[in-house]
Amino acid sequence: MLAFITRTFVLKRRAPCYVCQSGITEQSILAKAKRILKWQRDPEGMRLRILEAAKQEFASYGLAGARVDRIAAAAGANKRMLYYHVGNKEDLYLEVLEGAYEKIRAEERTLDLEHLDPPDAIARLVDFTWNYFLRNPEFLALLNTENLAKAKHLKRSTKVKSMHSPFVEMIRTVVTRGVESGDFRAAVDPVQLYISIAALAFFYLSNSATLSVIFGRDLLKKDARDERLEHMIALVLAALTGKSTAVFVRAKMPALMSVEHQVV
Amino acid sequence: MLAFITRTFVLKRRAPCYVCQSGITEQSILAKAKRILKWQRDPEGMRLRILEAAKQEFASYGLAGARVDRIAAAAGANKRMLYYHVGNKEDLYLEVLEGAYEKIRAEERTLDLEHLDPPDAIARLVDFTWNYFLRNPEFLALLNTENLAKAKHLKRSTKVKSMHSPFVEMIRTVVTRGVESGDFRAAVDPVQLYISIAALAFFYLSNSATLSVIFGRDLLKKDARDERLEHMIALVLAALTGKSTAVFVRAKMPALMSVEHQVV
DNA sequence: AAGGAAATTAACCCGTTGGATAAATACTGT
DNA sequence: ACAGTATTTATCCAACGGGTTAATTTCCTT
Repeated sequence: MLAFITRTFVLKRRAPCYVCQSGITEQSILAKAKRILKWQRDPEGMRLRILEAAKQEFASYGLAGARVDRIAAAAGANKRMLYYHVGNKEDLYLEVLEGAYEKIRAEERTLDLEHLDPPDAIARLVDFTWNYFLRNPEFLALLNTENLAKAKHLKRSTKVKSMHSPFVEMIRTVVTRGVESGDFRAAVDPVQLYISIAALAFFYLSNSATLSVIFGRDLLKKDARDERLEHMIALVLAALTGKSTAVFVRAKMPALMSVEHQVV
Repeated sequence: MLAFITRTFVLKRRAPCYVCQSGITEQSILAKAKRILKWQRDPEGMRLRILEAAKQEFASYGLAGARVDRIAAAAGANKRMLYYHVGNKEDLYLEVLEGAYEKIRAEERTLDLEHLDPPDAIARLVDFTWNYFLRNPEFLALLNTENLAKAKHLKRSTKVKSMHSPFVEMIRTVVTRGVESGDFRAAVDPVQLYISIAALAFFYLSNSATLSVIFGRDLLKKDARDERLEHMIALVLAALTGKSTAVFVRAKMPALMSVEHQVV
């Protein structure tokens, strides 16, 4: 059945056929097929499929490398639909980027670190950040793409600028609580601290391809990932509390409790 | 004089003129002009100019966004020369990438951390890494580009794979010395440690554009850069030695001695 | 049931871009 | 001085890729 649809599809197009090249998913074929037999409208769904497809495409190839035709094909849509529903390539890209920021900040808000012991709160933040990056590799790629463009699009965005300060404040309160309770040796700039936490996870994952080649070991296999998480938590907590933990004391330790599956 | 040469040049070309668009430097114009009056061969020089121009181009726009014409123009060369001297776009890119790795590993070799106190050695390594990234922003961009391609090109490269293990060993000896001398509390995996050090610097600089927008402060101004270097050194040393330093004790401290101008 | 608006499709347009060709010019050894 | 080779130039082109135009189909309202 699927084969039949695909064939009908492909044959229907002129050469050279963009669809054949890539970007087509079983999902999108079925979605499109359903709408072809007796096609029905679905503006919201279409819009969502386009944005999702665009996210994958931009994350895989960057802004310049992304192909509008592939996005359309992967969304089970016609190229014209992109322009109808969203706008040109850059508008589409910006919308994807804004969505990505919204998503991570939204999940962070559910962490509520306020009710945890300061060291636990920090450990949880590191753990969350790590697993979020691991679960959403496109996010990393999108940020890199935007930085290559020197944040040109982000600067234009009105949505994005306001949504980050609450998060910084959340960290700031954790730090001051930690200092007051004596858990932390001294106050750190929360922005500086968050950048460091993000850095430790981001760089490792975003650059895992080249690092794996250079150092001759697979940095993404299960063991390596677990080890990295331990290392990061130990590094940050040791610096904050002055007490030695985990990796800095012994070579291995059992896996930490992870929020990987707790946060949706 | 320069104006005259430029004009002559531009007029000589057909429309649309690639040269006008961008990528042309005073240097390249003069280099080319000299060779035009009575042009002379300079294969090595040409090759170098092409590679340098390509590095800037790939760093600015990524692999897909880079334009062969702009590279040629910036090198004061004809587009045909790229193919004659190097090969196609991807070959050119790989050569640039290999050159970038060679350069940083070569500078790292001059650090000779062996003769320093372990904590000083680590501080110096952080300081060097930070300033190298600061001085060579193209390096960061190239790595990001290569990671977007999942290290496809690097894997093909024979040169690059061998050149990194000496560096890891250098770090390993520093760590073991530190543990033996009692300066460090426990042994750390040198690869893990290096990735963390690189991460702290790399992420901050590579993502400075988006981070500056998000947090509403210019992360690249002098004060911010100094503060970041202090923070990184303090973070790493505190974790290794267990003693509090710098940022974790007081809000500000005078700038550390920097190797910025020592290493060529 | 019918008219109009919203959504979707097919087909085309045209500047760009990586790459190719062949001719011209400078250098090298003999 | 001359033949042969290395380097450089001018010109061209086929494929690509973002974007557009116009026609077609479904849905909503009355």
